[in-house]
Amino acid sequence: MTRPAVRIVGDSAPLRRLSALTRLDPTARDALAAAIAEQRAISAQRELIREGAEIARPMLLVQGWAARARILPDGRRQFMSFVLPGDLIGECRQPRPIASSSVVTLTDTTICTPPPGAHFPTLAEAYAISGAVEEAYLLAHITRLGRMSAQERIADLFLELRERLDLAGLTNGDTYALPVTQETLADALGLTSVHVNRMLQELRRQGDLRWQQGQVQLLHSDRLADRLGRMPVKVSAAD
Amino acid sequence: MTRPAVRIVGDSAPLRRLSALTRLDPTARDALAAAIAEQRAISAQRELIREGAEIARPMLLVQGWAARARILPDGRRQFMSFVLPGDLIGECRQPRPIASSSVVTLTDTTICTPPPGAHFPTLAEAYAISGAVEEAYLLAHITRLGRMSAQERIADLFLELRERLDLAGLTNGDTYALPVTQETLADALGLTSVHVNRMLQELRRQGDLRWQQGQVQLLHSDRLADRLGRMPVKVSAAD
DNA sequence: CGGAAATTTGAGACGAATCAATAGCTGTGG
DNA sequence: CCACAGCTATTGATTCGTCTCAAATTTCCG
Repeated sequence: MTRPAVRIVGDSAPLRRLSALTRLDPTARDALAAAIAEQRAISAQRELIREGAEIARPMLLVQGWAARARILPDGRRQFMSFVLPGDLIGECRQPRPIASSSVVTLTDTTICTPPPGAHFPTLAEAYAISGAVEEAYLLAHITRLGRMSAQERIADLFLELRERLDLAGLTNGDTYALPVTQETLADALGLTSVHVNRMLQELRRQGDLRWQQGQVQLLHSDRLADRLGRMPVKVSAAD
Repeated sequence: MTRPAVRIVGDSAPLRRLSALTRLDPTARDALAAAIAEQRAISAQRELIREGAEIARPMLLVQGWAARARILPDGRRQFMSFVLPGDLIGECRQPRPIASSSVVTLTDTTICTPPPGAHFPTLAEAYAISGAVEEAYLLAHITRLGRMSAQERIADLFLELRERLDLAGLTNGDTYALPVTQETLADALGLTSVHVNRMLQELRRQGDLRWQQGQVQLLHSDRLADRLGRMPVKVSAAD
């Protein structure tokens, strides 16, 4: 008896990511796989969660990209973080949580409902670690926006995305798919799309970066990481 | 038998803040009061937690101000958030947590060890809500840094501080103590101290702000909040 | 193939940084 | 009580990075 053919290419992103965060027991893995099997499609530019509304139930992003966003009264937009495959949305400890930001899909996506942590202890731990990792990335984003130049912000974000996508099994060496527009990057990095464009060109000219057909390649990621003081995010000594 | 005289002036900041976040039962309040009674003094400019180190045990800030900080290789500094009386430091769900940022005292402070949430369910809930509130403020900070002008950043931060200090009973109407230098504000807001100084003057000239003898007064906070699209932070529908 | 979206380019304006100097304040020791 | 050191706040002149506005070009997609 062989496993189904589809499994040969590897587990889905959420399964890879959450097992990488902590060791999942077989029960948890099965529950997770079952939940993922129930995934449903959501098209791009949909609002998954509205800021200020009560979060009905948490979600788990299976495929595609989303972002946490806030809009100012005059229309300025800020993306606070990218939500990548395997990331949880609205997983909270407290009862009846209110969303502190909107979450919008950036691409066509599929999502599912994560198995309740209360029933699967190792999953609960994975959710906890996932939350801590997410907070670490928020801190990194604050440092980017507060103290880095435009070019550094882009390089630093690209390094972060590589690190995160790698955990979900979505990189190929130093190359990964970046399915967003320069305008979206600008709204994440606190810049204008015009300036993002110019700085991307400079990074390419310097030989640090390639970005063709939606695939990003980081040429000297070690050197970049050094210069920016980036350390791989680690939130638990138990790993 | 009357309560000790010192209680007449009101509860300590942590007690006020955590009871405001959720209803604490008497057992929890007593445990918290006992913990606070054990507070110890820490002078200014001390590192309470070092980034990358394992967090031995959580702390609760009783008096004074601290900040979460990150330093870039070339010395640029970013404060990611201010830690105010009643705020928790290093309260995490996962075992053996690694600090994702340093925490440094900005003033002389006193801290204590919070009672373990596992023993006091209502305290556990307060910690959970506190964590969610903290994340909401991180998101607000990202928006400030990414999409607001220098003047807006200052005004928005001052409004946030008022909101947070108010919860801990540390405001007096629209006035509160702000025990930090302009340099510190600059490192929080991603600006230089020179520019912070100029923008503060402009806010004063416009009649939006007073800041004398360490006391900040916000003159038109409603108008400011409107302009900046600020909403009071709320993370649970159960309040 | 056509039209919309995304990227690229250019010129000029503006906000914030930088560099440097001065003034005020606070505590300290002679 | 004054002199001094060391912060902190303030001011000025200039530079630099990023934004703004506008237009052209390329890419994507139906």
